[in-house]
Amino acid sequence: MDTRPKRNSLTARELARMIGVSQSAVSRAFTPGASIAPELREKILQYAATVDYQPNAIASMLSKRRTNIVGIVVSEMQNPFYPALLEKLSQELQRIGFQSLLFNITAGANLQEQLSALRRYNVDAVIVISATVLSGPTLQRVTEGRAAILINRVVEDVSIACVACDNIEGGRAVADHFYELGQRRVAYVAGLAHTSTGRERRNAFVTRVAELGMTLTANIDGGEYSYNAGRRTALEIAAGSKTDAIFFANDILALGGMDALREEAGLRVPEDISIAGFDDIAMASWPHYALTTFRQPLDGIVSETVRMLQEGSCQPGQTQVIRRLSGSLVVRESTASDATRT
Amino acid sequence: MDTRPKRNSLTARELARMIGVSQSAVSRAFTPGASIAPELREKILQYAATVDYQPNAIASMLSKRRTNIVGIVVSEMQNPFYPALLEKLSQELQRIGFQSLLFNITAGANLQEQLSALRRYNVDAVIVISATVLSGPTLQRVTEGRAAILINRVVEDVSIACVACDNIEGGRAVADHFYELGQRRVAYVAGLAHTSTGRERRNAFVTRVAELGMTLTANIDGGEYSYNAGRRTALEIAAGSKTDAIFFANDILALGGMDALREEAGLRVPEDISIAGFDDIAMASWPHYALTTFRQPLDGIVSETVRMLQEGSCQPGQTQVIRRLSGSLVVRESTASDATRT
DNA sequence: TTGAAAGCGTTACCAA
DNA sequence: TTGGTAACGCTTTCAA
Repeated sequence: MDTRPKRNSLTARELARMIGVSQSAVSRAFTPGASIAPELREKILQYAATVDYQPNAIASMLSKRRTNIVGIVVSEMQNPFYPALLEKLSQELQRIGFQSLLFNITAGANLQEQLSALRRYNVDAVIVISATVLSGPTLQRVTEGRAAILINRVVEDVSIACVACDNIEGGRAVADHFYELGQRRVAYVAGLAHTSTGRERRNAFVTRVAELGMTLTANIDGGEYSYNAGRRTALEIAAGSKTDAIFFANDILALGGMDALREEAGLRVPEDISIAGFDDIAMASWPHYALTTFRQPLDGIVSETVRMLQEGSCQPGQTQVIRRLSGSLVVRESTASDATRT
Repeated sequence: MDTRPKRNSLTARELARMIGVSQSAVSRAFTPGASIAPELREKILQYAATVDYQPNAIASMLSKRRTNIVGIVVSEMQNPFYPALLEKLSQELQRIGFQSLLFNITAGANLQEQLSALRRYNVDAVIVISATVLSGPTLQRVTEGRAAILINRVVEDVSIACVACDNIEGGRAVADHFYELGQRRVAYVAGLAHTSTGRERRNAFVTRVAELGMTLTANIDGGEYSYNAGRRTALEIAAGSKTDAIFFANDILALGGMDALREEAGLRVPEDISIAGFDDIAMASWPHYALTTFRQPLDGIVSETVRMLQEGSCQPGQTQVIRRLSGSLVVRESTASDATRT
């Protein structure tokens, strides 16, 4: 028995028969730039509109061997930075005629199976916005022979196009900012220290701190990019040697750290201690936090990604492109100069 | 000239030739339950694994007239509740072999075009988790003749399956909670008062407040579900007649309200005023907020949605199914009894 | 259980 | 510019 669902929509052939033209003509009418007389196209499109015909995208995909779908590999949806990125990205992709097929991966378990789906669906490109889950070799397998872009993370050993914020610039900017405020005893809190993003931010900060002759009172790893990791590490630092300012590897950490310092350690921010983060998520601008942070150029990241996709510089076989985008330090009230301290 | 990208993967026909079986056999080997000798299947699958063959999902879609793709219509990604929902949903869909194709709609502009893409892609079902953007008629057009589920919102005039939290229960629970704490002068803050969700929460709360003989000191509409709307409305209430407790229509509003009351109105929460929200997003449990809130049964919503999808109770032509899921009041420290007030 | 062959609804070639 | 036709890579019938 044929278990296939009955078709409920018109085909090009049926439409053609109704109008009295060839099926090819219908196809051409819907293909921008196809060689067809304007009047014929108009006639077909008009008729199509009245009977509500739309070309079947699946058939088109099979024939054209293009899907106009990009697979988006995500995993850290708890950090508001990623939903914000995903939203912008999918919107821009839609604008140029692509839809986003979500691959929500979780560590362990059936990761392999989830990724093999990525192959079967024949997406035109893969965009990985999951910073942590995919190991190098896995990333390699996922993206080889396929257009692929890695966002917010840079790998050298896998040949994949990367678009990321200039973390070095960010780390330095925060160190400079602390210095200008007169803070001399500063600390760094990583999220996942082994990620490329984490390493870069830390190295840049630590290096600049040394260059400026400041003292690094702590340099610890929260173990994850979470609010609670921020709390825990902040309290650890507060219990240690006197620290004037803390740079957290991302905003979520910083928010947790701020709350803990204020409410559990009894410190005032910024009077007793300055706090800076990284990303500039929406919550950083909430008055309660007013977090000084290094803003990731979200729009730039998205538009650069889309541009690469269109230009094909992320196609397999191309030499690896690594795009570093400049961010900007957003100074709010969580940092202040020594002078304001009472 | 053929502008089609060259194929880079093996086809079933090629694989069949290599093994010396028919192409149908290959197809059957990959079809669970197909009538094929176990040994033959094993042989084929094994060989396929060595040469890294995977069936082309696009061709399969065309032939089977099923895509195993669900279209997910989203729009409010700023509210953390939605990314959390989207994440769980896409994960569960993946578990049963479906991928999620994102349709990120924004009000106005080319809404029509974005939605027509939804038709062309022939998704097996549409899940709408955008509470606000789609008007009734638009929703109608998007979902007619197609399996569809509306999450977190209930409409009566459009025949579409709905899965939502029991907002009535939630509104009443908060009123009861305030009452038990001894609060008698209470206020309500809506996000978008005209949404089904907003109406239900408000009506239930207001009705219960009247039943219990409490005083409704304010009943205002923030105009949107945002942190700033929460701040603004909270200050408005603080400036009005004495209020013991405020119920905000969702958590984001409540967080903004709490911060404004504490930091701008100089009130203590909960000592001077109790605050409750709705959803139970991750931030509600942050110690700084410790927000009492009515928790949406996220897991239940997702599993019920997936169940409907599998059972087909969301197919067109079915009588409309409306599933109301029970939530639970999570009491934290943003609400307290009068007795604790100093 | 197996293989051959006819679709699925397009696109792109080839003549006209 | 047009129409006819062969792909595209599968699934499912139909005979064997």
